[in-house]
Amino acid sequence: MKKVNTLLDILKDRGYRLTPQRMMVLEAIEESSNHISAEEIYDRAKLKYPYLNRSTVYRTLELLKENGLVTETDLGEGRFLYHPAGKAQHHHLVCRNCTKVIDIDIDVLDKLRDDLRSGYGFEAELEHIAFFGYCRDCAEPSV
Amino acid sequence: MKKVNTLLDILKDRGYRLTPQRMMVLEAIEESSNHISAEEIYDRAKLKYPYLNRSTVYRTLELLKENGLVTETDLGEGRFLYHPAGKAQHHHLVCRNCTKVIDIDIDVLDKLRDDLRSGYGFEAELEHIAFFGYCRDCAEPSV
DNA sequence: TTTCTTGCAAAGAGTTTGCATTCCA
DNA sequence: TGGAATGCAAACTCTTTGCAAGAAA
Repeated sequence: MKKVNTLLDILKDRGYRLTPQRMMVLEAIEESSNHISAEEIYDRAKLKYPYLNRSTVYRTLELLKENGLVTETDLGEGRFLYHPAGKAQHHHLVCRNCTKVIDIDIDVLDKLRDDLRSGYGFEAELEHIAFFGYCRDCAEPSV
Repeated sequence: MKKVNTLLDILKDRGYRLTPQRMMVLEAIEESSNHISAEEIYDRAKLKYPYLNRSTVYRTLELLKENGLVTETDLGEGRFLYHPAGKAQHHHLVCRNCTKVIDIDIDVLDKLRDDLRSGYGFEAELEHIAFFGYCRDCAEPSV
């Protein structure tokens, strides 16, 4: 029993058909260590199941989103990234100069989360956040 | 003397030519009450100066960004929004359900900025951040 | 004049859609 | 079998780019 089955079962329970395409898309998302783009999902899934079309990937992602099985994130890359809903998260600091990516703990944003909740009644999705700026080595913004 | 002149003067001082197109784009951004998309800038500017092409708008926006005169923001709409740099800073809370945008004070992120600086030596650009989540009225993610 | 800017049109990237065909339940 | 899902191709949105023509300084 692969853990992928749980998500598939949810879909099945809700009356959706379990096609090979959907399985492959789900597996690709599950197996990705972090977030993954639609194109990457397409590439990965196609390796295992070549009879797969991009539009099917997008339609499947739409379905998974609607059912709360994957989260869609916009990190300002000009495309969306996807990951299984509920997977453990961390955040990123992206250096505008050397493009280095620093992973930071999720609890750095706890205070912020609390402030937004108490101050604005806003339940923030602080998952997969990327902050841009300049790392220690590039402290002087070289414009 | 319209206040737009100050930005124009900055461009002029830096050796850029003051074309009607650039003036109209700047005016459109200045006159917009909040954030404005490239398409809206194009529409507005074109009303006053019909000899204007989309690519000129994009090229002008690129120029203004490089010179720190406008800020580009990604509110997850699938396009960028622009507003004059230096205008009262704030951040955004974007509701995933009703798409409402709540403006929040910049000092909400002061703590975070300090933590990133002391903990990671990272100088974060917390200029125009958008956080996604669910507002008070949509607190229950309606799947 | 001379170099910067623009317009045009085409090309991109990412995503969506209409419709006929396929295939899961 | 019948309706849901897919493949295909085309369209769509937003943005970028090459190149020749135009216009600031």
